Amino acid sequence: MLSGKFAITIHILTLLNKFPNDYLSSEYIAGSMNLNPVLVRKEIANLKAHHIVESKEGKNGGTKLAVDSSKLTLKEIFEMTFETIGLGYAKNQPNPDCPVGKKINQNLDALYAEMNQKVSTQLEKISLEDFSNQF
Amino acid sequence: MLSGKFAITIHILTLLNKFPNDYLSSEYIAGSMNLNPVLVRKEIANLKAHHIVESKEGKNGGTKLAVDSSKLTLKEIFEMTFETIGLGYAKNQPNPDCPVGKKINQNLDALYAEMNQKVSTQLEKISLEDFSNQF
DNA sequence: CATACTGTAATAAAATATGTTACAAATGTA
DNA sequence: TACATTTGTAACATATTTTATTACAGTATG
Repeated sequence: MLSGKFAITIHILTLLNKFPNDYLSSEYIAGSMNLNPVLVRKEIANLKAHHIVESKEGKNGGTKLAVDSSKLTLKEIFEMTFETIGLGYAKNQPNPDCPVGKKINQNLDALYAEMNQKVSTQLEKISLEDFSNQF
Repeated sequence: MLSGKFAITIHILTLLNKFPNDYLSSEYIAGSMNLNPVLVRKEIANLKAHHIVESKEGKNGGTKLAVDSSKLTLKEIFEMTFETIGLGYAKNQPNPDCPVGKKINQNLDALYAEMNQKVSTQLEKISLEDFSNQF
């Protein structure tokens, strides 16, 4: 399922990478993205669970990169944000008495799996540092 | 933007390919997918606009493939359903005073364009006939 | 001990996707 | 001709998902 999670997460990480010595507050990050700070904190919670960032509570607290940005790839970010590439499914359970209906989702799954593989292969070649250097 | 359009469309086309000599009704197709016939007709309208199918109104009417299924690729279906691969954008306009905010969408666009290219290259290798033969 | 943060839950609002109803127009057939 | 069946399409309704807001307990700093 698609959403802005990947985009938000990569934006956060790019900012953190630009200020590697500071703890940035969610308020500050949200300001750069024009987004609600709570949403930023939610994505940061996810990054923390994956040990990509560390954060400090309390006054002057905030978040900071905890890994080497040249070693973190966009593929990992993609996976951490639970994203997958796909072109959807007919939402309803297709008719199991129809030979097409019975196997359609299975065949779409296989197709989407191949697509994910291709995309992953490509995202794996790009590090956070690479991405960040474009700015 | 993602939705089930691609999945619905490919299901319709697979069915039409299985019965190349019949005009299938939207009611029948919808039955195989367990979906509302109006939604099927909407996707068919799109297929008609691209001259992939032809349909006949009135009694005993329905829809029928109008192209050679060995020549129609999944890439074309992908493009006809207006789908693109992407990992989203932070929905709000990012802050233009921030060097990251100012360029983030542009850089994401470039990344997604590459991803689309990879996926298209792969989908181009698969014809409707190939897909249909899996059933 | 006041202040400025994080963390998180609960709720609300907005956007998007899906489903339904309705009906005019077309076409085959009794 | 009259009837039944089907497409085409618009208008509306519902459901689902995303995004935003509010609220507040807990934690560190000075």
